[in-house]
Amino acid sequence: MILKSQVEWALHCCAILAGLPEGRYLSTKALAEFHGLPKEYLSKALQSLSQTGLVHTTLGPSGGYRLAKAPTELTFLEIVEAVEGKSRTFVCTNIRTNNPCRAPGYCEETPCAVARIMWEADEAWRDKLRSVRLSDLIDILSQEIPSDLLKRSFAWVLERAG
Amino acid sequence: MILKSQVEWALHCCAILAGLPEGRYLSTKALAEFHGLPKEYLSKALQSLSQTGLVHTTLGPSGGYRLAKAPTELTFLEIVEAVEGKSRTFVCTNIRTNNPCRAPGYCEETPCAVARIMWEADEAWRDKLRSVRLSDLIDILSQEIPSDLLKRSFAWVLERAG
DNA sequence: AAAATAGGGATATTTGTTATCCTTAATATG
DNA sequence: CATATTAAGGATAACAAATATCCCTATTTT
Repeated sequence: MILKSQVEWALHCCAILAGLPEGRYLSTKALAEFHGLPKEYLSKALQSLSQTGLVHTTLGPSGGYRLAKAPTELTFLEIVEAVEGKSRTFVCTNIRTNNPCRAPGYCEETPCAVARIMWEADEAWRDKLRSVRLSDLIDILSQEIPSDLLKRSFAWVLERAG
Repeated sequence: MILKSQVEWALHCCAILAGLPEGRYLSTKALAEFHGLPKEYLSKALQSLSQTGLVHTTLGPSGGYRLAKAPTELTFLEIVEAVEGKSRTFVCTNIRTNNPCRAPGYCEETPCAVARIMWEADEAWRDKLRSVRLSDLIDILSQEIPSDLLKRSFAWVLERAG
């Protein structure tokens, strides 16, 4: 069970978009080049962000993407779910109904206990991702990345931001 | 990102094995029939449980599986990881190293901040699964399943347990 | 008018999951 | 001792999902 690589891409792209000055946009081309990713396929991940309303887009030269809200209001969970979907990792196929001892018409009211427990674990995962904001990531990166690299990266992005 | 169906199978099988009297074994054939699962493929899941030492096996007629330890000492995490593996759901491909602004020889000491956060969420998922014991599931099932169905199921298993 | 962009459909390619089949070694039972 | 039954595991096939790539369209800036 492995998350799509697009999840990693989307998170890194949002981190870059968070540094974009108000009202400016960054293209798929620039984001793909900066991260060394296949442009066409990265585009699909960005489309997912767009479809869920996490980013705004604009067309034409100087077009591209910008965040639809402040990094303090954007959680990891939103970004992850935009790309990966909202479905649970545990799928209950209700194999308890195959029990040969069951009365033919019998039907349970509650979901299977196994499923409920597994879903609680899923919820714990979600809770953690919901508790982390994009701004938290930006804070960490600002501290960890050498300031000269940070400066050069900002400049690189600004040169290409429409 | 969806867990293998074998995870569901392994959890339900362990629940059945937990009800087995001391020293007796239940075969793949019986477990497959009880849950309505493909015997040969279920066998692979049971082999995973065996390889990680969660169950004991014995050969020959009246052979099969039994739990290697008490249900109070067996966690959901152990069962899930036996089948699904212990690897993280988020794989960091270190795309930060593709940043065109980096100095050629530059190398980070710490794992990527994005990965660290995603791994914390994985850990929250694991923590939850580690906190639930197989005996907790048994307790819930004993309450929820109608006592006559429970009784018939026990009898069905005992008839086939070697 | 021209160039660049996002969006999206169609289609491979690769990998992982699901499943089946068959052989081997071990063991209980008659 | 002979037979039937079992787990273990290797080989392989069918199927689904992830990972791309290509191309066309509508929009927008220059």
